[in-house]
Amino acid sequence: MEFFKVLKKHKHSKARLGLIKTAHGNIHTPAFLPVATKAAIKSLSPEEIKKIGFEAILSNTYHLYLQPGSKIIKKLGDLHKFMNWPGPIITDSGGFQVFSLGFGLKDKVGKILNKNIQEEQVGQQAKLARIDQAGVTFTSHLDGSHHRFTPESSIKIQEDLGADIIFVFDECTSPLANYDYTQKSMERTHQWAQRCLKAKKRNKQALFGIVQGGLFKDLRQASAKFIGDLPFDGFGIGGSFGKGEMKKALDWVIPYLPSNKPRHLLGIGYLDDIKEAVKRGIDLFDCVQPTRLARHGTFLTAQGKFSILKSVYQTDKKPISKNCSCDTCQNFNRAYLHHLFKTKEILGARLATFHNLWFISRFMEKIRRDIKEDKNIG
RNA sequence: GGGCGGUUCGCAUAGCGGCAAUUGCAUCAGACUGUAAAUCUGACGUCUUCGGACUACGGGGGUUCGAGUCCCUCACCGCCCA
Repeated sequence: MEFFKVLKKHKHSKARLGLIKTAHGNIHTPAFLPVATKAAIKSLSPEEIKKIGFEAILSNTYHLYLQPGSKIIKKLGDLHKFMNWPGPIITDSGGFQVFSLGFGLKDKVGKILNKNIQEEQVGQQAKLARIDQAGVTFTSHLDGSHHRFTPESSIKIQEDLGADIIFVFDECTSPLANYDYTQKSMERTHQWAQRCLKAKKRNKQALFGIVQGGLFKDLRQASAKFIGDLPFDGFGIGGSFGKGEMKKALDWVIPYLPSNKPRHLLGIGYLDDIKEAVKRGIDLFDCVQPTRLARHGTFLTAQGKFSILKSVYQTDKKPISKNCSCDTCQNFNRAYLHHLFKTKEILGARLATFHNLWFISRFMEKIRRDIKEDKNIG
């Protein structure tokens, strides 16, 4: 069984229509995976996720290792059985937490540098992730206990969880990192990638390597070449790209990645970014954005995003989007959704999450159709 | 009629001689990209050349260098006793 197949190449860009085959089902690419960090797409059931049109989801090694524990999930079968999601699952390795609980927390930055935040990097809080050559020591955000992650242990946990696609343990490099640190971090991630390949025992799972290299062209290219030459089943592109510089980074990296293997742009998210990435040959995406925005009262629409919390919607009888066929837009108006968010009723978060995921699912569908029909993407 | 208690920036609260004055809610604005996020940040008397200026804790009067804070008095609102 061939793991990945390019079904069609787009005439006007490097986009491709693909098919990933896993033991738990197929993924038609380009695809967006909603994020179920702790074995749940926040507020929605697996049935609803399926109904929205998603074939696969992404879950997280670090969080599940801490709670309930990967051993417990293994004892209960695997992650699919545990959360009753029968379709394909990808697990992230904990590599993002190396950043988000480390430099990200200390410097109060996300993986994409917000231009407003650069000046105020004071960060009084203690780091919850300490990196050394051999691995990372985490301080649990839940109870302060210490936990050691290594490439080998991350792979072992991911094997216990039993996802269809797993990632190498890497360091998601901070956007504030300078050249020297980014290079050091990248080289360490490369060593870890080789250790992950060695550590992997199960054959049923596909293992993806991760390209780093930050905002630096030569590093990005070196990383893509190094990781691209290793016998991975697919590739993640991780780390920071800088605001508005993602396209450049993809242009540097993708020529070095084997075209017969899938490429996952880790943690990206925004609609424009997705379009541009697809055009450059990205097959897989995952992002918290649609679900998090939803919980914060922000709805995605073809006309842009807006917050339902604003008082102008208090008596607005229109649906979120008149062109949207999702259950939320078919059954509820803005006034009611405004009320649900004002009163903090959890139904609001549910309905918003359903809508935002529906929206992005239709968005990906359209992209696949555009590739198929050789229309311009976006 | 008598005895207490209260009246603070939309609402609710703190404040017991140095105060443009606490906290919560509400309001407004912003953020969110491999989820420490149903979260977080900021504004919230008026004006400002951003140094400050002015007006403010029910009304009036007083004590004091200085009063939301102490005293007197009036008004209104509670509770209790007749």
